[in-house]
Amino acid sequence: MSRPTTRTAGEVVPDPAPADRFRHSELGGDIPFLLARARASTSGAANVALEAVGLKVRAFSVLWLACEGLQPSQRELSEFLNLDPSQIVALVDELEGRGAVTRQADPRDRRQRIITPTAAGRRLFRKAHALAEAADDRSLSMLTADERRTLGELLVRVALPAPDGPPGRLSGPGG
Amino acid sequence: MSRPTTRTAGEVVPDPAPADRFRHSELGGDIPFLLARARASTSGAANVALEAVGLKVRAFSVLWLACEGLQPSQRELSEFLNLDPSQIVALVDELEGRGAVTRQADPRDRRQRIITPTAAGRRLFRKAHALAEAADDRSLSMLTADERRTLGELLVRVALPAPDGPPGRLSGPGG
DNA sequence: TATTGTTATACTCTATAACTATA
DNA sequence: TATAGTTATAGAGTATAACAATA
Repeated sequence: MSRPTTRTAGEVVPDPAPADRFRHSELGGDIPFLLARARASTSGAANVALEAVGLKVRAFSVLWLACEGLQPSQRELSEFLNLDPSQIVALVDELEGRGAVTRQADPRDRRQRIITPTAAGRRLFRKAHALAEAADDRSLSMLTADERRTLGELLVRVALPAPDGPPGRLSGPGG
Repeated sequence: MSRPTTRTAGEVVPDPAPADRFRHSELGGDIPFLLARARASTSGAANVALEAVGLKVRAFSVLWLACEGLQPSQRELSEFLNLDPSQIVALVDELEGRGAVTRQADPRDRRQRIITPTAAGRRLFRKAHALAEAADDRSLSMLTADERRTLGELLVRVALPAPDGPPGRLSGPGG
């Protein structure tokens, strides 16, 4: 076979060059479809890169937010990372088990657990971040720096709509 | 709670307005992260819209490609939709069971099964396509038509790289 | 010998519900 | 009464391996 599909731990890294007749199909211009493929290839590549430090993108994202000094609670992580609260529990358990983060009761509301990185967690994050960044550069190598910035700006508007913008009809009574 | 999270059949439609301190985090500018969130919200909204015709985005995509007259084989569907061949079997079984498509052995290579829509399948697709398009319009309502076009063009480059572009280092020896 | 589709199976990811402790 | 986190469990999604038919 001329174009092998590389299989990884948990995810398929898609064949990079589908047949032309499909590339130019109408579906091939559909934004949700393109988002799904782009997500699969970028997250897949990042997962492969992060294997070197025993992380996957989900745990890495939790560690990332903890390392930004935002003192996130698990509930906040759940909302921002779009993961169920019970998944956050498992992810934090994993990171805590590795000595990368600790849970600390928020003094102002002791129900909330603030996730704080340890020194080892910060070192792990720096290493993981470098690996992920290199993987991103490869995944997005077909874009110029300007195009990549534009893509980021447009995606932010779609993925993280402003709190007070137009009513943002993503969820609601029709939901 | 002031901002309820709407839960749907199979997927969470994310809270549209995360706290500002997270929106402006470094993670909040990471393209794979944004792709993951954008995919979740657009596919989630499309899934909700397609419930009205008893489809989900994956089966809908198979039907879409079949209805474009491309005579896709299951192998081709698998590659383009980035789904395992065994998943395509299940999806085609479902559509065939509903009378929306048929499998026909390719006369030139009888191992391959070409997926062809029935008349009912075409009617189903038209209805589903209208529903999905309306959902997309809502999901992307924060972009102008120009911005949406730009987003599509950039995503195509990332998600469907040209067969003969730069070596496209998505898979390879470093995999 | 290799490939397409198929089946069976296992694994990962995600969602649901019930519980606790705090508020 | 309501919310954060936890646990157990179930369900959807995805991957792996073995097989039949065809090349």
